[in-house]
Amino acid sequence: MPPAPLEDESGLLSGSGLVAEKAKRLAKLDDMRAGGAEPYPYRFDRTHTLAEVRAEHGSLEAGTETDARVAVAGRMMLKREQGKLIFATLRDRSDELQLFISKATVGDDAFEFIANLDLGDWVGVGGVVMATRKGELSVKVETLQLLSKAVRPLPDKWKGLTDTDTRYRQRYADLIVNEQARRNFQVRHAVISSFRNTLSGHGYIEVETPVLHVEAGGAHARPFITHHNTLDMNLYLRIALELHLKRLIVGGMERVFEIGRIFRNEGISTRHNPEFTMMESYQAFADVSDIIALTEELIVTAARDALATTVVDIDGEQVDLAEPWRQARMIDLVAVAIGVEVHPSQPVEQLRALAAQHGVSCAPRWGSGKIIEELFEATAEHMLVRPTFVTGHPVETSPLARTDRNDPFLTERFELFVNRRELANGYSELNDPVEQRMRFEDEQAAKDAGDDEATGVDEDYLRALEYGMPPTGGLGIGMDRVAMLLAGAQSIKEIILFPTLRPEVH
RNA sequence: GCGCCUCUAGCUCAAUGGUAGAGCAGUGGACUUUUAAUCCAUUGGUUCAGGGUUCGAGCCCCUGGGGGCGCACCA
Repeated sequence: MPPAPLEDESGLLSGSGLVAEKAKRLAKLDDMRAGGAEPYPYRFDRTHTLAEVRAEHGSLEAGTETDARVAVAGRMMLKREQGKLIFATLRDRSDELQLFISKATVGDDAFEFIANLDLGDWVGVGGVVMATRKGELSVKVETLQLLSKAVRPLPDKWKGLTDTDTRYRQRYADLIVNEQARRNFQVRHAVISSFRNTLSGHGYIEVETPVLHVEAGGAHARPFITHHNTLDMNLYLRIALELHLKRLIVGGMERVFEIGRIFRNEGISTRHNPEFTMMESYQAFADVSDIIALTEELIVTAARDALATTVVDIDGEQVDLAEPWRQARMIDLVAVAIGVEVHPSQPVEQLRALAAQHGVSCAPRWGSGKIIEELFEATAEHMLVRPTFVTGHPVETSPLARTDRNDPFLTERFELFVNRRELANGYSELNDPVEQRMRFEDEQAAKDAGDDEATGVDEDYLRALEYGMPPTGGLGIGMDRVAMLLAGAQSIKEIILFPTLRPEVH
């Protein structure tokens, strides 16, 4: 029995446009149910992914048919009707494969049903593997079952979505039609997986620490504030993982890492999303030099794992990440950039004058170290395209880092820059509770003076340090930015599945 | 927050201030080897919203909204 003609009570079914299109597809569902079929079955047993079919039969000669019976499932992306034959393109996560549907094989009713399917419908198929006369590997369909209906039409089958707003808001649609988006998130997964493997191989264990903090410390950023009802107190969403992980080093866990979401109440740009993913690791008995080596290993290994190459395109330049990465002190980079030696031991007036010469405006409370860092950002940072470890940050801007063993004004710290972007930050950890208290008090003073990104004194963290933290090297890596680098993404929104957007207006 | 750009059919895009169009998708038809199938026919519009100028506004002006880019912010 051919399906009964669709009724058109509202007049919608004769029209076009989204409303009519949805009405037509919903009517097909009603029609199926009226015929006793379930358009949303509970499960489907497949024997092969599409990639597995291709792997087993990819070399099949044109015009041959096997007796290999397979069950595959996926979304129907394209349909080419040719009289008593239909060719359809099926896609699952692994691959795409052609379906070959012959009226003579499936029978008149099933053929009519298949011809009535819409692009975007999920189907489960049973059939045999064959290759068409043109040599296209296909499944010759014997049975076909609708697994779920696409009531809403897919975007343009060839051009996909181009409007970035729609792509980010409707990431589900973006993933259906844009190969590049699917690839970006595979790269992201491979990077995170690779990091876990590398760290595990070095004896690190993965931990989870609180997202809700009483004190938002470990970085210099404005936090999000939330409220706990039962405790009747404000809490902060974490801006870093650092202070809890180092408590675990005090506890003797020796090597820990966490990959977690952190939240900073700052601007949104192609490089910033309010919530993003940070990997932080801490290793007892290590110092900054060990951590620099680890950073390089993590990222180079991730490139191999995600891309099967260490060569990446950075701003149009082919860069082999496997080549050793440059190291340079911040003060030396500034000196080269402005032609004048700088050091945080210099009087603040002198540095203030230099800053003015280079268009850097200084807040009154800034000391020499902070001004040098601002000078670095204004004059040197933009030149760091190839991977560069910038080292020796001033003590003033590094309240959790250990003082350089050879220079009391600098710290044993580095930031990794690639393509002008900061990707990682690490240091020999400050483990002297007395000195840490003084650094915190400096921060508190800045906070009291109106710096809303400064943190206060974390007494519990100081108590932990008083129990004794071994010498420790720590690292933080922005996972989104590593994923951007390896995926070649120009915006952080391209590697965050659901980036922060204003609510949609209707 | 500031500046520049942008918003037209479900999707991708056109349209000197003068009747809003095309391709894809959809609908009807032909076709047993297609590959973004092809061919014939055809439906589909609050031009982001609201004002204004004009005989006449998708287009010009103002206000508002979404988005993009840049700046600022982001140790």
